[in-house]
Amino acid sequence: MDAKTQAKFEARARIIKAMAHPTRLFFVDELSRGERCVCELTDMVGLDMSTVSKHLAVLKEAGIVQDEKRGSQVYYTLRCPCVMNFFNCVETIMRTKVKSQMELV
Amino acid sequence: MDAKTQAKFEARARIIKAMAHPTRLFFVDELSRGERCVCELTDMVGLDMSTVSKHLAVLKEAGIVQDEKRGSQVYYTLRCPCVMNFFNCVETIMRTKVKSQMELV
DNA sequence: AAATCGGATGGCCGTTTGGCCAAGTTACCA
DNA sequence: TGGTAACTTGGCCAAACGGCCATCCGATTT
Repeated sequence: MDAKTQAKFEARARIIKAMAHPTRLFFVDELSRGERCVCELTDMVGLDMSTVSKHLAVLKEAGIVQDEKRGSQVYYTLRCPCVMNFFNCVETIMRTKVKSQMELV
Repeated sequence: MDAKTQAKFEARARIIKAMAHPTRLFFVDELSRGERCVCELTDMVGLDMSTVSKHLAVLKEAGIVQDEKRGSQVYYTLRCPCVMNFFNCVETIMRTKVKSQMELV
């Protein structure tokens, strides 16, 4: 594998990696229904706000969300709704796996 | 967030996490063009075979690939071609990001 | 001006990840 | 039957991750 190919897959992996966490996945799902500020998301997941802020920074770094400061709050929005396609695919994989496990019984 | 919702996102994250690595992403891409045995994949990436084997185990655990032993070789195949949809979406995110970065110049 | 609220950042710390090496297993070949 | 090729597994170790706390910053309130 040449350096160029490797760089390509590293770039892809960075984006996928940004979603590879239950909390961040929840945020993406939640943001697909509209903008949310940090304190709203913090209330939903029950983690420390600093932790939530860092998770959002990861999603932002990856280009998945964007933020907008209004007053003293920061609102996050999905930058690319196509992200939701991930879920469809993931669900398919999950169902396929369950199905083949059932066949073994 | 109740326990059930959390479990749902953890299950999704496990699958996405399995793809959140450049080498494993390369394998998925490669397997989308047909079955490959471990030694073929090992040659392509230039890592230790034990490392490759572990990466494949991660993909298998997640239900993304399946293996079949034939003779002394083990062949891996994609279990769910829809995985390739990930790439389309990832590319879109990358392009969107680059585009908005260019607007800043 | 002081206190408070919403967020971001730095530090700490236990856990996970990803690489290699070494060793074990199974199939094929001489 | 002994040897080698193809994998897998366990161990080890440095690096990355994900949580909390403490702290800092900027906007709002009092």
